[in-house]
Amino acid sequence: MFRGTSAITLDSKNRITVPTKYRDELFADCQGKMVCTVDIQHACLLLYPLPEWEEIELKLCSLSSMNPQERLLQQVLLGNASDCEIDKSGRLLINGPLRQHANLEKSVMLVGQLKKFEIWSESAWQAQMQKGISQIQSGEIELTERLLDLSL
Amino acid sequence: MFRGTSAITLDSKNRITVPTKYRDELFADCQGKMVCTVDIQHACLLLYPLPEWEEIELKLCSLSSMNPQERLLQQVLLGNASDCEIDKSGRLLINGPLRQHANLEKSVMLVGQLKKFEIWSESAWQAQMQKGISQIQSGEIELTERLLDLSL
DNA sequence: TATCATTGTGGGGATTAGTGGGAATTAGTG
DNA sequence: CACTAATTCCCACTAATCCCCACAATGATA
Repeated sequence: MFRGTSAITLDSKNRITVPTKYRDELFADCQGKMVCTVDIQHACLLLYPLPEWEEIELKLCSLSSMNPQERLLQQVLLGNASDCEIDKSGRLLINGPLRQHANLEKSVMLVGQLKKFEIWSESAWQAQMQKGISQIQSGEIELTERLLDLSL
Repeated sequence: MFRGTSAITLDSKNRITVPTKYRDELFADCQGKMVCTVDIQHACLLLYPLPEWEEIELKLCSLSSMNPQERLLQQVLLGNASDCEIDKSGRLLINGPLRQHANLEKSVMLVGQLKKFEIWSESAWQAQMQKGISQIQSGEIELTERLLDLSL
């Protein structure tokens, strides 16, 4: 399970360094084989260990290609999915279309979200956190049963 | 179970010393492995022994990432969650984003709250206590059934 | 009041992690 | 098959982290 945010840089060769604290787990999960695709709600990317991604692929596969909305989802997610393997110095390459989708510049945030990571530009991530905290504090969040069950 | 407030300092290397009275229990619970994240209602931090945190993570995991509000909560809580291990001299490191969220300066309060700790800047903690006591005394607190059941 | 033990604080120095970029290798293109 | 571009490997530099020891403050003991 991945958690926490790491500030990292996208270097001139469009690589990011995976923080060492995750490397052992990633190697055990998937020998460093990962899949990166776009997020459909935000300008960020999603990075999955290959086995996790394959489960998602199965679900996508079962959607109907006759239903325009479901087909669109397949196109966006699968079409952007890119195999990324962690290289021998613990870095992985982010290709052009993905970088563009998330507006990645030099400063990037790698955010652990349990079974996957999110990759944000630093500024977009800051904005997202601001928004999150203020929405929660102002009570704009509708408390579903699931949320009420959370005791922190 | 943790209780009581300790005044401690955040040193120049952004470490806080865990008071010795908690160390044995913490070592028994989690070998000093802890997780620190932001509180979503106040400018303070929450510090959990790893096993406690993992229970919360399980609940967060079951939220839907397609529901924007639930996802936002995941992002805020998980994204800020940082593994902190108590080092050999009984200290733990508080990273930048967390320090910022709680406005931590040199004087810090570590507040035992049963299964977790809260970490406050000294001034914010004083203010919170003031506010708490006066609200309760002036009867601004709505007495829910659960509260009425409390006999002190 | 002197002595000792314990706890919290500060900081030097070794170690490790992250970054940048040269050079070798591979893949794509005509 | 050669040329160019992209990717990967590798090494060097810098910055952050961790380990360790020393000192100061406190409180207990004689």
